[in-house]
Amino acid sequence: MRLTRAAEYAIRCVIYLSRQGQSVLTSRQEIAEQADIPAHFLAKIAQDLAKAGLIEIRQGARGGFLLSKNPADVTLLEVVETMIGEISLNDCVARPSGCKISPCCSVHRVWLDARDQLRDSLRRVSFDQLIADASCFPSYPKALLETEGLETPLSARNDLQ
Amino acid sequence: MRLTRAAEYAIRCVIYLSRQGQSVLTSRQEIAEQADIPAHFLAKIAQDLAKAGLIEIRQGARGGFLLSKNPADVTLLEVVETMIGEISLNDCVARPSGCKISPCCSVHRVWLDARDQLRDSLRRVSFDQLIADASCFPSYPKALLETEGLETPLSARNDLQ
DNA sequence: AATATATGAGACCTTATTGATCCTATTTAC
DNA sequence: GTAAATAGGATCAATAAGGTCTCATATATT
Repeated sequence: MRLTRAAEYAIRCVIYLSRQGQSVLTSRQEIAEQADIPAHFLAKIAQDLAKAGLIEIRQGARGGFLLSKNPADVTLLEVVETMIGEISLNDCVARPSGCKISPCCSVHRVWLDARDQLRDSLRRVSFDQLIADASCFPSYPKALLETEGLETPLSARNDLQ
Repeated sequence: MRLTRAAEYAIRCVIYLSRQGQSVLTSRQEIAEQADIPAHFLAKIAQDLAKAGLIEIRQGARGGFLLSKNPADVTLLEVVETMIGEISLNDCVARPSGCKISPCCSVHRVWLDARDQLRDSLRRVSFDQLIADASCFPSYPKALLETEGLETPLSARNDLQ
C-alpha cells in the first residue's frame, strides 16, 4: 500500500521546478542529477506531468522542463494522481460494480471515507508550502557541497538495503 | 496504492467468523465457499491471522477456525496490518533513515500525517460494527439462495474484468 | 489401533506491476 | 547544417502478488 517510485520522483521533480520558479527552464539532466532521479526514467515521468498540464516540455538544444503553473496552484494530490491514477485504497472502491459482495456494504463505506480523507489531505498541500521547508533539497548543488566537504542529507543515499 | 487481495480475503474471513459468533468453530471449506475465497489461499491467510492471535485453528477431523476475540474487540486495522504489515503510504515514512532527502522534510510530514489519519480511521472500526450491516454477506448459504432462485449479491461475481 | 478427515507449513509456479534502460526520431539553438 | 536536447515507444529485469500443490501432522470416529 505504498506510493510508487515514479510518483515519488514526480514529486521531487515538481519541487525542484518550484524552487526554480514558475516558467524557469531547467534541463532534464540538471533535475535528474540534483533530485537524484534516473534521467531516462525522468523523461517518461515528465511526459505524464506534461500531459496533465503541470509542466511544459521544450524540445531541442537548450531544451528542458518548466513549471506551467504557480507552485501555489499545484497540489500534492494532482502530482500523485497524475502518476498513479485516482487513489482508491481498495479494489472495491475502484469498481463498486465489480465488488463481489455488494456495492455499498459497511466495509466499502469505511474505505470510501478513508480514501476521501486521504485525498483531502493531499489536496490541501501545495508546492509553495512544500518548498518553504528548506530540508527537502540541498540549497547548494551536490558537487559544490562535496568539494566543500559539507554534510548533505543526500549522503545517506547508500544506506538502503 | 491498493489493499492486497490477501487482506481483502482476511477481512471477509473475519466477518464470516464474527457472524458465526465468538468461539464457534467453522470449517475452512465452509468459509472458503461462503466468502468466496480460494480454499488453499485461505489456509495461508488463516495462519497469519492465527499468529496474530485473532483466530484459533483446530486441526484434525472436524477442525476449522474460530474467532478468539469478541468481534467488538477486533478492529479493521488489526486485520489489515496483520496481512500487509504496518501501513506506511510511502517508502520515506517506512524507513526515515533510508530517506534520500531528509528524515523530516515537508513531504515526509504530509505522508506521516496522512498515514496516521488512515490508521486511526481503520482503528475506529470494529467487526461488530461491520456485521451490523447485513449487506456484506448473504444471510443464507449460497446454495440455498440458488435453489430458491433469489437474487444474491454474489451473482455479480462473473462481471469482473 | 486404524482410518478418514481436516488443517499446517512451506515450496513452488504464474502473472502483473514496477522500475529502469535503450534506441531511433524529432525538434530547436546556433 | 550540425550539435544538443527531448519524444516516444520497445524492451528488459526485478519484485511482488496471487494462487496451487504436496507432504506432514493432528484429531474424531469406529
